Amino acid sequence: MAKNDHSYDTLKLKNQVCFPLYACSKELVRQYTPYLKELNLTYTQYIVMMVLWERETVSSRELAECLHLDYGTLTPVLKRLDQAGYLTRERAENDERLLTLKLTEGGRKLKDKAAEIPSAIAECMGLTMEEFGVLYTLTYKALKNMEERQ
Amino acid sequence: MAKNDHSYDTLKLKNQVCFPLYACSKELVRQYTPYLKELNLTYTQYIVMMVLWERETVSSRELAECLHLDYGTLTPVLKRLDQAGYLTRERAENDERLLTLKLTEGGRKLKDKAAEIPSAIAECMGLTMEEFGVLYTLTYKALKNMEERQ
DNA sequence: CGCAATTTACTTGTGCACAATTATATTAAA
DNA sequence: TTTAATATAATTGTGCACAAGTAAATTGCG
Repeated sequence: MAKNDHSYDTLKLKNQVCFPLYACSKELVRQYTPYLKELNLTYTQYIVMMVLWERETVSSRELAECLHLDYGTLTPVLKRLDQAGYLTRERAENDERLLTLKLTEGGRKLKDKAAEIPSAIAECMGLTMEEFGVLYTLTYKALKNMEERQ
Repeated sequence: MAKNDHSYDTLKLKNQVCFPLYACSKELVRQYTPYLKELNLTYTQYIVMMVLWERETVSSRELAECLHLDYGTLTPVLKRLDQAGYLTRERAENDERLLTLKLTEGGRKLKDKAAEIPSAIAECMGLTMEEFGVLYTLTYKALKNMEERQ
């Protein structure tokens, strides 16, 4: 055997933190699905709407940055949300490159319907308040560390 | 306003644990990409190979279960790994429905090349050993709780 | 036994997700 | 001011990811 046993142990699925993180993230999106279906949204569309519910207006570039999504993903998502009547896409007057997104009345109405979702999802996960806090802190810490490597 | 301020606060991106989990998972897969490119694997293909490196043989059904993937995802992934020569797909003799996957010599060779990946990724995340442990425990706990709701 | 229910896997369709490329507008530098 | 560099966004191509529907083998019940 070329390597010692220890170096292979790290390749076992049960010794990897990456896998439960990946699986948990997918499972979470799956739990959202039935709730979001009532709003005719996917999870990705939902997080875009969350930004707009909070800010009313946002540039495409800022959105891409805060959601960690590139334009290859964002462009078609924004097109669908525009077609659904939840937001508008306009070019900035002073700079034709910039795309400005604005919440519409239709999009604003969704916010009421969505208000009960976070607590429902939290219940699905079944963690204590303290555990949620720890999970939040650690995922953001790892995210920040990985960002800095780009 | 139909709802009180508090119920809307939960809809803010920065108050959601789901979002950093989702973003962290994607960022992790992105960090894997350059390492896995040298092995000609995607992340999903990599976790399939991890199971085979550990077990040599596994049924398609068991694989789907332990990776939390359905056949719609798994079938094409397994086809590509078969074409790449990393595994074989055979029907079980006693039950023609069952698909048995077996690691090939070519697939086994990849294991050596992959041995250094876990520590490289761990370094990217920049967490302490203790933090890794906590993250592992919490994500598996949430995963288990969500599974039980199906 | 004969047939309904179940299990396993595949197929189809939709929507991310991202790398790589392209297009256009703006800014900066020579 | 012309041109090179940069910034913003769209496009293209590949590969997940999953719901819904289909197909075939097996099991179990009458």
